[in-house]
Amino acid sequence: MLQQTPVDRVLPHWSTWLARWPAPSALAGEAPGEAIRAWGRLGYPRRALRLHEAATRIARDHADLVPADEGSLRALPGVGDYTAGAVRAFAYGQRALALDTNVRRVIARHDHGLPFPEGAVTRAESTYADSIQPQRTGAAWMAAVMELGALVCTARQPACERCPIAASCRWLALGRPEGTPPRRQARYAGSDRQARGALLAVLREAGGPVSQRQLDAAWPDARQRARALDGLVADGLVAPASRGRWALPD
DNA sequence: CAACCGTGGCT
DNA sequence: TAGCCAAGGTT
Repeated sequence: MLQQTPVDRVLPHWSTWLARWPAPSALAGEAPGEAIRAWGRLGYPRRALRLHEAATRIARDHADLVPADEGSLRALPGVGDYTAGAVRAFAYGQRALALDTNVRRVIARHDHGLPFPEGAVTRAESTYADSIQPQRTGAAWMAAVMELGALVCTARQPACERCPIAASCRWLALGRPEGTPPRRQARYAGSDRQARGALLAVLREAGGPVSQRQLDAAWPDARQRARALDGLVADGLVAPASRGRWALPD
């Protein structure tokens, strides 16, 4: 849930979700469509599908316990470098690297004097971050750096005046240089992503299968609508139902 | 590696 | 207001 989504927006969904599905097997016992529906408007609904699939595999292959080792975690759908590290560190207290956007920003500024991290995470960046993480820290260092990035060394208005490591920060010493931002996000208004969201919202809020006409009403442009629906079906987020209708997957 | 994949709050 | 940005992953 936390992937590319602010913590404050996740928390209520997280509470509701765990109350309903306290164990992986509980989630695995329901249709993936139920996970997509419960996901609501959190965004990136493929995460709901992957979480359902991950829960299914954890229930089946890991005795209903989220694995604690890197390889097993990375083998789960939707679990990449960051999530595997976050689970190892924050759920199991291991010394693991969870190189999220907050941690990357803190290191870019404090260690390299850069206003923000460059595009994608490189091997060199991971290697460096691992090299500065204390050996006998458990998860404490990781938690501290991430919180520092999330609460103090923020992207827009960093609070350097109350930063505990301001004295050694290269970026601050350089006068907080601006620099050109890396990649810009694609425009959302009128995008295929917005079209997909509109279609999926109809399916989510409907009790069962919906007609083509109901989908047609959700997005004006027919070409784009068809492309969005194709994509949703290809992703497994939507499935054809009987009598030419559409539904969330069973 | 770049592009794609949602949504909403904040400036 | 239009753009920025958020505990990323997959292709």
